[in-house]
Amino acid sequence: MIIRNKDFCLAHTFECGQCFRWNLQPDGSYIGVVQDKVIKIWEENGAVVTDCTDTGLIEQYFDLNRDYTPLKNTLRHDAILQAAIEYGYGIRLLKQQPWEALVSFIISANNNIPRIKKIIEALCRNFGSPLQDGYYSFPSASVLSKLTLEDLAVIKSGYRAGYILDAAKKVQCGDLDLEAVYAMHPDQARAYLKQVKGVGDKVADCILLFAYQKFAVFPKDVWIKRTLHRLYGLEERDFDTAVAEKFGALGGFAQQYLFYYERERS
DNA sequence: AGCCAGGACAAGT
DNA sequence: ACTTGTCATGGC
Repeated sequence: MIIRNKDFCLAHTFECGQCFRWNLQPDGSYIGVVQDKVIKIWEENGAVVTDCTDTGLIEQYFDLNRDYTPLKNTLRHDAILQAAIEYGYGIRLLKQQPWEALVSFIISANNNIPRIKKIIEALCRNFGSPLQDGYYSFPSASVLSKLTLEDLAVIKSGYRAGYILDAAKKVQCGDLDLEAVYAMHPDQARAYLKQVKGVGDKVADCILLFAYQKFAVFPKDVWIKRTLHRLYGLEERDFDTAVAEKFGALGGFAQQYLFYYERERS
């Protein structure tokens, strides 16, 4: 499958912190797991090419039916974002699986990206289903809900293990309906997700943006807080209103460009 | 060696 | 409602 899209850069999309299961290979390609498929993807002659034959899956996952050019042009009216967009051109917001995003961003709390990736990898290797070439699916809530803290010790997630089990049990028993979140408004959805232990505002917002495509949501982590203060001169109590005024419905895209810009620049 | 990590939580003002 | 200490582990 060949994807011709001028607003699609694999490195920027995979390295901007929204996902944790894509890895750069020695030949320059990326390999990752989406649902039950191991996918290889690379750039060739100015296009993106993948060995995945499920066109619908690729289009949905990489948000290929959205034109990023107009939204970038809108955000460019902000001079700071102009630079951030120029730097992070080709970022696309992936449409990830809610359950995987929930667990992944629980693990992300007070953690660093290399270790987040290792913990998730261990989680999949130990409790997921084997796919091809030694890759594993992301373990289901059903499987994880039957584990104990001792079982989960192998992934070395520290105090987050209890949070993972809480999420799995709530999904398994039906207290947490991840499908229902699609139809919720962001504020309602955020409160709903926060019933899971280990899910606060920031983790919830990442899930809403990276799985549910709630693009107005603007997750505020330590990096973004530094950016908003350093580049925009904002104080924390003014973040929400300022972000809504400046970026509006495109807050999530703005956040991702700014996050990548701030992180790679340091 | 020591600080920090895409924070959340509980306990304390 | 705002501040502070703590949490498990390891990357840098």
